[in-house]
Amino acid sequence: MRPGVSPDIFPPRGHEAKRLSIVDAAAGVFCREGFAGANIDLIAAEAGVSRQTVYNHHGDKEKLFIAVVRDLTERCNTGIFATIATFPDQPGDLEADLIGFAVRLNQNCICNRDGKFLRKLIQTEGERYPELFAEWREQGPGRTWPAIAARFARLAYGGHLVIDDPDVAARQFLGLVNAELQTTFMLGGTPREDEVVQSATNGVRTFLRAFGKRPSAASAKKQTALANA
Amino acid sequence: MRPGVSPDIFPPRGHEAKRLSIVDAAAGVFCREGFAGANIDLIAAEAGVSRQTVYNHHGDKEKLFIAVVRDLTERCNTGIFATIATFPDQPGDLEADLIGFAVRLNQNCICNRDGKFLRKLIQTEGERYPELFAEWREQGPGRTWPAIAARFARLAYGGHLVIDDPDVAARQFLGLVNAELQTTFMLGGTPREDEVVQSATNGVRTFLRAFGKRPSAASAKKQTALANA
DNA sequence: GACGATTTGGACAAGGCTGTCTAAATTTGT
DNA sequence: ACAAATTTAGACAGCCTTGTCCAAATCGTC
Repeated sequence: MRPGVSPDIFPPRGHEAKRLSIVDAAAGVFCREGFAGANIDLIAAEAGVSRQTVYNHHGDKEKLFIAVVRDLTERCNTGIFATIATFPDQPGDLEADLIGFAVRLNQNCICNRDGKFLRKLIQTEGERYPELFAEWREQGPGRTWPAIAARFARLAYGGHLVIDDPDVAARQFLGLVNAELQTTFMLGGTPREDEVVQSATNGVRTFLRAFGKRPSAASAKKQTALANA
Repeated sequence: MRPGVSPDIFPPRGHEAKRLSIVDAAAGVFCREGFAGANIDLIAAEAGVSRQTVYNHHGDKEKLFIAVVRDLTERCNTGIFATIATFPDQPGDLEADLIGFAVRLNQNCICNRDGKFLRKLIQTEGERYPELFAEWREQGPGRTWPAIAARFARLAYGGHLVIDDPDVAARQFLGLVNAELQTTFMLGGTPREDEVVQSATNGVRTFLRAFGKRPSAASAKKQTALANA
């Protein structure tokens, strides 16, 4: 009550901890059961909290759902940007470096709990909350894709790759390294690590066959011709 | 009752027509609302049928859902195989032919009503009906992917492509030509035709850069064509 | 036109869920 | 240890949904 004492974050710590555990439990239940099928009692039970506490924190089911998506988007985004920071700028072995990057991206951002949940919620309820998922689109793909594209552009500028349109190359890179995981993703499964590595390896090899500097030292003029194109 | 009179298909025609319209309406509602949120009254209304008729035909909600998935799987599969039959075996302009194939595959099998619905139901309810979607997996990707791979193997055997593993190449082909449509698919949208063509064009160009015959000083006309690409 | 099968609309019970309210128990900061 | 805030358990009303039942209307065929 006294002025000047913890002006904003008044409810100390157990409060926020409970909020977190509620959002976490809700994410799991919304994913498993869908918005309509999600049961507040079940969410409360999985969060280790009474139902009333859920309502105290989040008001109603819809507000809780929105909080879940916001939280997941934010956490996934920070993960993705942290991983993009590990993109190989000064490649030693470009193939190995790109495979490593692709594997990190998958394991840290796409196949982990938050990534799986966010993807499923977008697919399942995306049409029901257009403005919420438009926000995700701006904050997610709208910012991460150009960031990855910029990294590829830099590799091309450094002479390590031959790229016409970096945006297209970035999207195709993601399509290639995930090409073998599509069915698993569709059914909501989590690919094993060796499957991720396999898909990334095949994808990067093809990517480099298309965009890598031609190793055919036979004719140097062909290289320059392709580089100009 | 007399022997030899319409032994199997006894219920004449309006019956089957109603069954169809119920399954169609149910597909739409299940997709929009999810299994839990789907309302039998709404399905009946959209089918132009009374609720009791829905129960007469399909017993209960779960059986109706299973019938929907079976129907969609079957229809999508026939569409996919029909499209695979148009794969270019004797390519004139390989790039144009592959782009055309990719666009047909998208428009006839992936972006059409059945394809969109089936994809969404798999993503949304796949985990709830493991054996049902295992069946889909065998009948769908399990049969169509090898069929496409065989077509690529044939092109490689004919000297039109340089492919190490046709299965990998087929999956990467699909990943590439759909690379630019991922976000739209995620949110349940339908890409415009020009977006499909654009993604297919970019994807096929990259695919051919990776798997196309190297313009190894063989024919000058091919070289210039690729240089322009 | 007549007959049997199908469809219809409406009523109905049983059950589940959301969101609110209360009073008691518990935690938190000082 | 105290006081305020938070959490809890339980009850509750209101609403919606599924699946069943039944009598009347309709359809399709002979």
